Amino acid sequence: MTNNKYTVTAALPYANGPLHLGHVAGVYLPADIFVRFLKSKGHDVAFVCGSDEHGAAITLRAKKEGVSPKEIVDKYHTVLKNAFERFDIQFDIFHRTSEAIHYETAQDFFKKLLENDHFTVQESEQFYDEKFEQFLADRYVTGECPHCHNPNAYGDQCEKCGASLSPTDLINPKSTLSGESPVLKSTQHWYLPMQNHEAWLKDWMQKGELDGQPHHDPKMWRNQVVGQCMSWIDGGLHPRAMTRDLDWGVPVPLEGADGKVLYVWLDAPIGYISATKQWALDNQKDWKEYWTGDRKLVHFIGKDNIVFHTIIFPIILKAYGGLILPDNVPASEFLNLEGDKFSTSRNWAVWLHEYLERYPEKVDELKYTLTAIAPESKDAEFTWKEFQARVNNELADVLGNFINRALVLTQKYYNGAVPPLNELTASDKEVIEKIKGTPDKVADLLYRYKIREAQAEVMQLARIGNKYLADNEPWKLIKTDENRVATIMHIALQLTTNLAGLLAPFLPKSAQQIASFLQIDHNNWNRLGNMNLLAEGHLTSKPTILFSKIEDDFVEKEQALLFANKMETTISASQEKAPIKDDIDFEHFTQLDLRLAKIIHAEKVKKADKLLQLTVDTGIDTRTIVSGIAAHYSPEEIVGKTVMVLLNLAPRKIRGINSEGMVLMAEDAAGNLSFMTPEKSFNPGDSIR
RNA sequence: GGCGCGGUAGCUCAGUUGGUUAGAGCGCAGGAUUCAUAACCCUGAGGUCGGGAGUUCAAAUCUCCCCCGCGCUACCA
Repeated sequence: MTNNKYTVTAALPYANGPLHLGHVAGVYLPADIFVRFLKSKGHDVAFVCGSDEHGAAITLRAKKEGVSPKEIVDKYHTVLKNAFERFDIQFDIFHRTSEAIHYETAQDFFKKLLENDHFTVQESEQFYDEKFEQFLADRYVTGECPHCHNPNAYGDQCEKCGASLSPTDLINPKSTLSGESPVLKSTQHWYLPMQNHEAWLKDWMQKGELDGQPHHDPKMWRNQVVGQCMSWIDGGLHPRAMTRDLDWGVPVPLEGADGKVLYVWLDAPIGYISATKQWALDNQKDWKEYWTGDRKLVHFIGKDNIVFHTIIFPIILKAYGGLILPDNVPASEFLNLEGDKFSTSRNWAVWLHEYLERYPEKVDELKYTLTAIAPESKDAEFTWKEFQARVNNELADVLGNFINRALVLTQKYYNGAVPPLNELTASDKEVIEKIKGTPDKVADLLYRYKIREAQAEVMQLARIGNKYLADNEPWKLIKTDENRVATIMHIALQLTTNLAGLLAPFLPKSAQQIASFLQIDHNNWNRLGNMNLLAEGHLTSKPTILFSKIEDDFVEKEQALLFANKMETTISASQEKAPIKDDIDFEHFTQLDLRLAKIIHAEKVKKADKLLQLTVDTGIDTRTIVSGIAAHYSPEEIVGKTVMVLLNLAPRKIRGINSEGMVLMAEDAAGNLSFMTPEKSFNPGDSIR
């Protein structure tokens, strides 16, 4: 392998909440393993991360909790930093985007891009709060969702139906600052015309060429990464606003741009660079060394961040000029939990900091399991049962047991001193070949970001060790052939030593423990594969148990905890009902023509997932109603039902079909729908009042 | 509906320049063993490679159609 230099980044976690196991398995742990490996191999590498501390979600939360945004980010920055430390994720620096050095860096990018003519300025109409005299970020506008009629939808997204919105889509919009209706007012923002960059992005992505020069091997990139990017590029890129009207963030460094900040694209990823700058200052290095020249830039991220790191940030880096572009972006898929997606709002999660509070001594157990099931190429699933199985069957039985028996036998036969290597048998040579071959094999997998497979390959060596002892049975030979036993134990100990080095990137604490049993320094990959890591006569110490077994009640306790959290959240969510609407008089009510109608025909609307086209008998006529219930009812099961309809709703074309009226549904907190059906067998056309 | 990614043993997953009886770990069954955390070691059972059609001497692998999961997107009075 060549001695490449690396700058490795892990996605900046948003300082608005803690981390769960999905984030860890997909991003931080693989990044940490990769970097520990690179360092042990002798590569020059910087590993940077930090908190992403800006954005409207934070200011909004601050407002809700009656504290300053700074207090929110201080709190979560500490939670995140502590969790990483206790989980033994070794960033060279865990920085934060609220630092002055980041402001300077991000503003420098803005100015440079402006100078180099990479922006266009566009005027647009945005909501403005007249009382507070400021433009409102999307999140600062709430109103009724035009789709699901959730009365508390945000201006960028309805959290109930998941629709992405624009503030102007909202029915009856309100400013969250004053509570009053905002007005539309013209504002200007700086846009990055991404469409100008399509040509070089395509070459870069597909051929791995930049400015006509080979840049990286596109075959090394994961399918989903290239696939998603090409899908975006082929769909045509558009200008993206790089600034926002908000008072929490990096100010746009221009006169007359008061109240405007750099948007996340020009803020968060530049945090990688400002973090590098701070680290360089702290360690008497030159930050430019890490962002220019012959060096590989690698971004570890989750799949939700792909286009961000493969299109937008590279455009910014290239537009700035002279900076390196990512050599690879090993984006992970998602991790599920016990049969369901991780969900912050439903509190369906295992939070890293909470796990560490409960089991501070089980760090490597979690690392091992998360790596073993890492969602590298498809979504994966974490269950406590699997955790138990991995720890018990693999860490304890295979790895821990092998280390223990090798060292215990050495204690028994040689008081811990490494015996000499005598004449070799075929079996010995075979094992020695495996020991020699494994480090390169593992290294090759790691260079290709196949971290899960690399860890499995390391475990394979422990299995080989177990087999070697079982096949050669030194406990029998000790009575007849002491020379032979010496050789066997010598080899078993060299294997153990190699194992410590191979494990170091994956299970640093355990590797350190094994090294301390062996009384050696284990952290140099380039020495691995050799049979001379331990000198004859070197004294090893008595081992302790490396991994204790996980009992069934541990699993039951954790599962129960999950379900209890979920239950609690569901209850508190169901208590958060929409407020009662303003009074209306009886006159208004009577204007609604509510009746029973019988569904006599139903079919799916083509090219629409959620729509059913219903033919109903209203008692007066037969009419067509299009209803968004396809996700809840199949056409077959609803024919014949008598349901509640609103007949005099103005007709409207939906997907080209004229819909005359509306079927009324009850909806629960989880969004499940139910027809309103009479409890007695009444007839179509019967009135509702 | 469109685009992207995925669908291989009960479970978690390997497996593309198309080529001998499709692999690993766990789980399961049987055996052997006792140095070791009742661990380890050996053997075995178990697969329509999502379904169908096609190209080919040969398809998990290439083409087309369909089904399912995930993400983005459209539709949602």
